[in-house]
Amino acid sequence: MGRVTLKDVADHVGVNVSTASRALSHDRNSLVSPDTRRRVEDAARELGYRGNLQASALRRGRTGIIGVIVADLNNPFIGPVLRGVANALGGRGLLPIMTESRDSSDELAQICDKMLAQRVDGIITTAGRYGDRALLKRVASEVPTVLAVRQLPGSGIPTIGHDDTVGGRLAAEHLLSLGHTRLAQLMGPEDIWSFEGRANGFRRAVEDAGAMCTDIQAAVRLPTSDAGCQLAERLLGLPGERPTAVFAHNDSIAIGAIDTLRRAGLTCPDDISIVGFNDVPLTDKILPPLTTVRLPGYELGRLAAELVLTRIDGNDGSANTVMLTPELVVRGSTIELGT
Amino acid sequence: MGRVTLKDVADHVGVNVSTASRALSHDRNSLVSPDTRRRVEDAARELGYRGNLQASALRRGRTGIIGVIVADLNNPFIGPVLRGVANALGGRGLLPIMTESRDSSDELAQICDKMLAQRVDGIITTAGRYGDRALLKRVASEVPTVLAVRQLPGSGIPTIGHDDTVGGRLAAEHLLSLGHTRLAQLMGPEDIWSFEGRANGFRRAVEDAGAMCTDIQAAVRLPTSDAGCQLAERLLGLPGERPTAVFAHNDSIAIGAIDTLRRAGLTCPDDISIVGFNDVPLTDKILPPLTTVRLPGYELGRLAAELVLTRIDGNDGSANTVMLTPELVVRGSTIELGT
DNA sequence: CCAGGGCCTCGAAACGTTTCCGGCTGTCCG
DNA sequence: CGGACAGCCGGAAACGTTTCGAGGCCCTGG
Repeated sequence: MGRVTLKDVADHVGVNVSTASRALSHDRNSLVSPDTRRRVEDAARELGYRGNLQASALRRGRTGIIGVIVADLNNPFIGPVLRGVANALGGRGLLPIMTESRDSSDELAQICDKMLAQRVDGIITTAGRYGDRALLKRVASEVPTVLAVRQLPGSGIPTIGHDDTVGGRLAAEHLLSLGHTRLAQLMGPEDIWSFEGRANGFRRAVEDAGAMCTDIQAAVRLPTSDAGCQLAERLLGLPGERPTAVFAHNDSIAIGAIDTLRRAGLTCPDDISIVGFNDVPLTDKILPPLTTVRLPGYELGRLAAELVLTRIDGNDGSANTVMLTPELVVRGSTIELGT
Repeated sequence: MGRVTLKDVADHVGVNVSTASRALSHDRNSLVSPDTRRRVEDAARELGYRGNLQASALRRGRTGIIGVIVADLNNPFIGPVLRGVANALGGRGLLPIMTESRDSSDELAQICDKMLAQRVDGIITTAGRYGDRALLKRVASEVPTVLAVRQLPGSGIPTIGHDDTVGGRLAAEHLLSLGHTRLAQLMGPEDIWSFEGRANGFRRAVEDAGAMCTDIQAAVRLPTSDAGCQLAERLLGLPGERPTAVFAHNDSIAIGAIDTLRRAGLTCPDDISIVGFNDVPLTDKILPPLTTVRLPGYELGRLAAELVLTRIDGNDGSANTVMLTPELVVRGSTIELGT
């Protein structure tokens, strides 16, 4: 087993354990003579010494572990975000502890407890509903915390976000420019800033242009393709003339909606134009290729990791909140009205 | 900060720290009188005591952390697997540390080092290429390790896998039963058991039936949709009559291939039938809905977590290797020849 | 020749738990 | 009435590091 301890290598060299500790430390090894340092390093390699980070953490008060909480691991958008986090942390020698809250407040609370007990150095969470604000504020008061992807306005917690209002507006302007005047949006779950922002940006832009905006909701917890199916059903059941263009609050919803609409005999984009959100992998490869609002997932994750690191280092002065701007990607799922 | 320590609550109750420890421990609290136990619990709650798992780990030699290594976080198949792992661990109070090796042996080695230094209680890895066998065997000798998804034949490491040979055969039999006689397979990266198994199962079944099987390879590291595009290009460049049916080694490859074939004027399934592998989310919603070989990702993850837990508990006697059987899901991307 | 510094090293005290060991109280039985 | 025994608790030693204070040595300058 990895039983070889620092004392073993110190004894092997004939030196005190404190000296061995300094010799192997990357920042304090100038306090030791080059000769002993080399001898200690050799002995460590020879004996197969592996520092015990638990003991080190106990003494130094730093574990080198960052807690990462995501709402739903099935959401394809989360992959790039996690990669960004993991790679940024790995570059600094830290490791992420990762769990999924399934967007449940109870689970979130339990996870936070466990992570605090593990004495993580910081927490990155993408799982913040409005109802979790108090919990997350409490957590943030105990350990450096940053919100990623989802914002929690008024919480005062540092955030790496993106401008959902602009995103919604981009979608609206695109559809309006194609001549659509009866529009609808397939809404994501409530109590989450991302979807509220998208909804507001979209509705406002549509109404400012004098067009019609119908909000379609369904009682779903997670914004998955199944939710998209349900929302599309409701769209089909709408009284009056059917909207000719739809803004889905994310790509999964869009894909689910396109599918049920197709089953009902409506083809996208000929009968109905659809814009998604996120630009997750594979959306460009499907039929029709999805017009969507792109979010830099990897970058979001990377920046969140870097922000939590600077908070840990105590640089409170640096920017607390970064807002990335979304970008419209036009593909085949939207088409000019009447063509 | 979470500065309140066990000594604080012990002092608050007027009891020794060892007694407080016993009172709060879930298995040893029978050694303390019900009265003091309740008083300690109250004090702990009142003071907001949070056990320091670092210190506990140091003393007990168990950290409660399991290392999880995945090859590629972008692979949509990995989401369900991670969910299975996380949920199974969470039920037992453990937490997963998660990182991505990007299928690089160097990164894998570094990650293993870091995890061993963190003294994880066990490791679950889906990132085993043939070239990593020696490394993983060394790791497995230091800490309970299980392979998930990807097997490493001859390594002797406990494994939760699935029968890729059968999976390949299922794909072949399906296509053969539709009357196809010129078949091809779009191969995943080399040096990985999953893809080799699929390839062998497919080729063997095809050739046993007297049909033609063309293996198409490309120099790609990861089995992504981009790889699917490249492989489809090669398929198009093939001399002689074009295959009428294709087995893609996973769904991403299939989707990439369908897309490039479409750009080249070939539609699936009319001109060419395609079978995928994994049945990742959304494959049933796209056009055409993908015929694929389903793998129980969540179950794989869950079983892997449970296996590593029994190994940690020292039950060497239990089954070392579990092999789940894949299942063919027929959808719209395959069609009878000549219709 | 001596005082004063650098340099290097050592010893010991932490960090917050868990666990072993032993001692105290009270009860029950011979 | 005395001893055994169970139940409960306190003291202290670990777990493996890091860090603080102090001391030994050698070299230099006055």
